[in-house]
Amino acid sequence: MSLIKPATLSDVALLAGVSESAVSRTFTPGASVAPATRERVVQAAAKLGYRPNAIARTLTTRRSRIIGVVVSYLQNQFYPVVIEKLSQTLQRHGYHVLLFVSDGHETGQTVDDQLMDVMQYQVDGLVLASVTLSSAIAKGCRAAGVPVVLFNRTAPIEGVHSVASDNHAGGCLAAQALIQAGCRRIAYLAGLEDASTQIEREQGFQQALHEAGIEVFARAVGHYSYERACAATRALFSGTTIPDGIFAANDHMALAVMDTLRSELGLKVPQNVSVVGFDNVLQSAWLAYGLTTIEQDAQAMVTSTVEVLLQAIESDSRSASLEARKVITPVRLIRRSTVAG
Amino acid sequence: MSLIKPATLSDVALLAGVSESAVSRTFTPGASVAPATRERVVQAAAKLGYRPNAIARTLTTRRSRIIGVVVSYLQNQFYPVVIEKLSQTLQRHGYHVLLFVSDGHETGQTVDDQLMDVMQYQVDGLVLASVTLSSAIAKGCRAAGVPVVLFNRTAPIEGVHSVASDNHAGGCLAAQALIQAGCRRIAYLAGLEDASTQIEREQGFQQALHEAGIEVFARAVGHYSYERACAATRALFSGTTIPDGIFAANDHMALAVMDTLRSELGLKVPQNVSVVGFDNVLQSAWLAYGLTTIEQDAQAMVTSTVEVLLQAIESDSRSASLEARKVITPVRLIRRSTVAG
DNA sequence: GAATGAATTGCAACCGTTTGCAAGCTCGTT
DNA sequence: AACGAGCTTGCAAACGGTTGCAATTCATTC
Repeated sequence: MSLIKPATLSDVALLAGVSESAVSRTFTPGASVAPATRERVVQAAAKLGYRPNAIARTLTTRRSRIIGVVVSYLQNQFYPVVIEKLSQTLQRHGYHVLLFVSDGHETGQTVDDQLMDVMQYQVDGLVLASVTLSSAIAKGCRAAGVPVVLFNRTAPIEGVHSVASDNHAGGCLAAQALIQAGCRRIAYLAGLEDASTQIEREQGFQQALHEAGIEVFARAVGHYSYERACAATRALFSGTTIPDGIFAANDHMALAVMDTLRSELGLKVPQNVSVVGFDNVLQSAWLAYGLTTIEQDAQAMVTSTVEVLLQAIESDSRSASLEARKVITPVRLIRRSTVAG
Repeated sequence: MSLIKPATLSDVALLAGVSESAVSRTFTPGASVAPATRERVVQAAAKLGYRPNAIARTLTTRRSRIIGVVVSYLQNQFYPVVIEKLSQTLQRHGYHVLLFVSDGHETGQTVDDQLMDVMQYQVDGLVLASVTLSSAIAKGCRAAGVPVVLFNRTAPIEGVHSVASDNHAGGCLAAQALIQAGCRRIAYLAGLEDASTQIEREQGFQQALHEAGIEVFARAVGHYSYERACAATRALFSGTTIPDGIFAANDHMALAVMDTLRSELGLKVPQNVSVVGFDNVLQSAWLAYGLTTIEQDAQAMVTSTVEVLLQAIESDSRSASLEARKVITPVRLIRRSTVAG
């Protein structure tokens, strides 16, 4: 079959008997076109099946309406859901998502390299979910006028926005829930040591315990991974006196904890051990788990992200680059059935 | 702070004291440039931090190196993993992913509308995962010379490639596993009725049962959703004689079945009921489940998808649009602990 | 030392849009 | 009838690259 070259602006102009400008203006909301002209253009466009070429448009307007989204760690259900919401919300504002899954190491490329890659596509903005960026790159983006927002992560880099939930408060809530349930030998299962989520959650947790006059009974690191969380759980529960409560830095690990406790160690949740997670991923609500957890409001986070992004895009077209915003969304405790009492 | 306009081709040319062509050729592998010239260009480019503008390049070459990926149903862990692999594999070939999450209804836009949207970005190809497309759109893509490959789905549309696993064989394997375990009252939990995966898996399943002289004991529909699968399970097990084996059309539902069986109905797996799923998602291997299932080789499917895509892109630049390819990847039974025996 | 040919280079057109500017038009006003 | 205001319209120059073609360079060969 023949390859039909898609109709262009000038094809339409020719058929409608007007200039290319007229056609262009017809498809530009708010431009000045006489109703009669517009009508003829629309007719011609319809007949030719004309669709504006977004690439060509980008070249002149310097606005691609593309947002680069970099993400890793898709095993954690939290992120697929975020991507879904992000994509939909952006779409609703006429933007599209150029996705980068940075598995970190596999390709040999660092996140920085990948980012430079994305930048070549003239993205209007960048969302980095669960990915740290070097401040060198951040500076590069800033210089190029591309707003960056860190999602579910913070970093003290000048000019980059961030949206995260109140991890500190969440840590406190978790501690309180366990204390209130009567737990006294409380363990903490850490995520990736240098992740801001990990650090903040642990701080909040420690602080609340401390205020209650309790010290952390044991601590292990699960790197936000299922397998490593299982291993960490085994370690935590290998002694003669075992914890009676545990807070995992996210649900993904909390589920691993529960699985290990029940399937391998023959312990009951919450009769023998209480468990609290963080995120409130879909699975936490599944019948097998019923995990008590700290909810991050993914929708609110996404909404804020998009808002920050769009505002930044708007504003630096007027070259008034404003202060970096740092949005913190509230969290709340979702009580299910993994905490005693 | 000042917005620095990124360096362009002509900036580099100026600094290096050569023509724009020379610069362009320096960045085009295989073009003819004298080593000395290349050297000077590279130096100049480095000094200016020059990066070719992918958008401008697309305009002239008519190749965006962007692949549109449309997906829905991210709750099912199978798809996030696929997206991850797809993105990485394409990246390795110098392509990028423009992602569309079609939640179906939320935005009011149909998949068709969204697709037309993507097309404006001059994507070089389209991957539709778990999404059906109208043959009207398919024709449009074909006319525009944009290859389309259906992922994990087939459809009898002319010119549309597809990559799926051997669902029929998988259905047979599932049946055989249950029969061999001694099950005689075997139920089937269907997915979305009109999905090709659902239809083929059921056919294979039915056929194998039939050949063994067994009829399906009961059938319910779970729409590939956790909640609806739970409800369906309740229905299936509400009678006085209950199934002793069940095949769910995917793991996502199989997990729901197990949860309902154990947490709500007080039944043991596999002592009271054997369960088989389909996909082999990560969670199936979790300690809480240990689900026996039919594995779809996601990596193989992705590899094939990319291969088909790239070949199609290559070939229709020579306007020799070849026959639509239909790749079927093998499946295999993963024995864990949810089937008796 | 001139002819040959390969390798390198620059010119200029083009890809499909947008947009500032100036010209043309229509009308109401004086 | 002349004038100006306000719309509408087309021209032409961008936007940042690529590429066919012709011109140039330069080493080789006879």
